[in-house]
Amino acid sequence: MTADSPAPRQIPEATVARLPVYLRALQDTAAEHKATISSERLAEMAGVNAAKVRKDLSYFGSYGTRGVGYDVEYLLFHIRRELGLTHDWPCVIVGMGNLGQALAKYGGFQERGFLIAGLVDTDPAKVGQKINNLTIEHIDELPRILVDRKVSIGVIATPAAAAQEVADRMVAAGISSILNFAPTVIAVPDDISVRKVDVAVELQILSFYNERRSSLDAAG
Amino acid sequence: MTADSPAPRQIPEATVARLPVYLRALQDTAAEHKATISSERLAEMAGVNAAKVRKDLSYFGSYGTRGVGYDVEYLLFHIRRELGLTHDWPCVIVGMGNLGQALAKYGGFQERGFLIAGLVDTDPAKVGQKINNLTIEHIDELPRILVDRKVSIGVIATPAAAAQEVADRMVAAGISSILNFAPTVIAVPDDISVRKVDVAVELQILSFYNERRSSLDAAG
DNA sequence: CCGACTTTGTGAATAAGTGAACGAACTCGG
DNA sequence: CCGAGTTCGTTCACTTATTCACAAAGTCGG
Repeated sequence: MTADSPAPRQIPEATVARLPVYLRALQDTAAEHKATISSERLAEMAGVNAAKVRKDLSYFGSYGTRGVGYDVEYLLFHIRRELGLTHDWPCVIVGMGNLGQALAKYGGFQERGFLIAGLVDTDPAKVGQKINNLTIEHIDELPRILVDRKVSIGVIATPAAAAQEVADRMVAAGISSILNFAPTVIAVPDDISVRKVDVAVELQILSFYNERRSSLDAAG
Repeated sequence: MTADSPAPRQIPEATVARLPVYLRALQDTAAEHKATISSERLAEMAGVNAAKVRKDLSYFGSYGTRGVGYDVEYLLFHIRRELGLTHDWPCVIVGMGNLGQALAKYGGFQERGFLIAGLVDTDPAKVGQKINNLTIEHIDELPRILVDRKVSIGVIATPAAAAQEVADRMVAAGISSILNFAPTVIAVPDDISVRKVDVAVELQILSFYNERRSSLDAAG
């Protein structure tokens, strides 16, 4: 058992979701050649409360110095380590429509350690085409691609109708995480992490608050 | 004052964020010509707990029938109304790089009532180009575009460095909601709604859990 | 009309997340 | 070395969100 580990270290989900934001803020700070940063300033850059920053960081240990703040480089190192960004993560993108192509062309992934290791589609017309030095392969190759290229993150950029089947094939091939851009909820086993990005959902949430505001204005 | 309104009707944020997911599930259900749906089934489709579905829906009134479930069309109507989807929402996209272009070409917006009413960039080389019948305009035109075309939602698809300035200009021009794709946190007045979509952040969150899993496997 | 069954709506318990507040630990000028 | 000032780490009260559990309200076959 792992009963008497050094510390419990169960990190709250909300904290995990903020780490990448802190990371970005710290990178900007490092770029300005500042050696230390206060929780106050980091909070401002990340758009959150200072106490929250301190609490979030404290889950990983005491990396700050009272009266001084946090050493930027030291903190960068630890957050990168916690996020598993000390090595590259090969990804495969399934679905080479508008979105899939845009993702494949977008340089921001590689920069941040997410190496696009494969592009996949079902359409025979697309298979064989090249995007950024990568050749689009048929989805039947998925198992081989995952194993050979040590891919652990799968990106679904297909239409909604195809998403579940793609997810199933990814799971069968041994993926461990999925980023789902298809506008539908996919079901996967408990031990697979899934995150969803859905632009229409975000717009509809904005629409809700917009609508509320308008009717309040009208009533008030 | 609005002290004695019919009901409090302060909808929890978490509930609002789920409404679009229910909406999508209900649309699929309607497409299968099913007249009613149980909270159980809707929960399954939306990937949540059935009690949560019922509580979420109950904030808007009692739209279900015990022993039967929810009338699909009736519920669709009410959710659409709550989300403000009874009319179109003109949007403007600022930043015509890879992502901005992909968004402009993507048909999913229009389908869902988010009409792309303007495309904007700073680059003189891009201004004047056409994408899907829309001509890219210069960002200085933003105030005119917003007013003339009744735009209330602004989409930021610029690099991080430009995002805050674009947000400021949108706010100055009277935008009420912003969807931010730039990988940075933007500051806006309290009465402006902002949502953020950041692919790299999502990947880093997946990376965190992947890393955890690996080290647990190694240790266990 | 009745009794078995289904499914909602909601009160109450639990869990998760937030933020104010403050003691502890550090720096720095003199 | 000391006292003033800064900033972290953490406790505690509070808010928000989730889930359970069950009475109430409906259906349906006979």
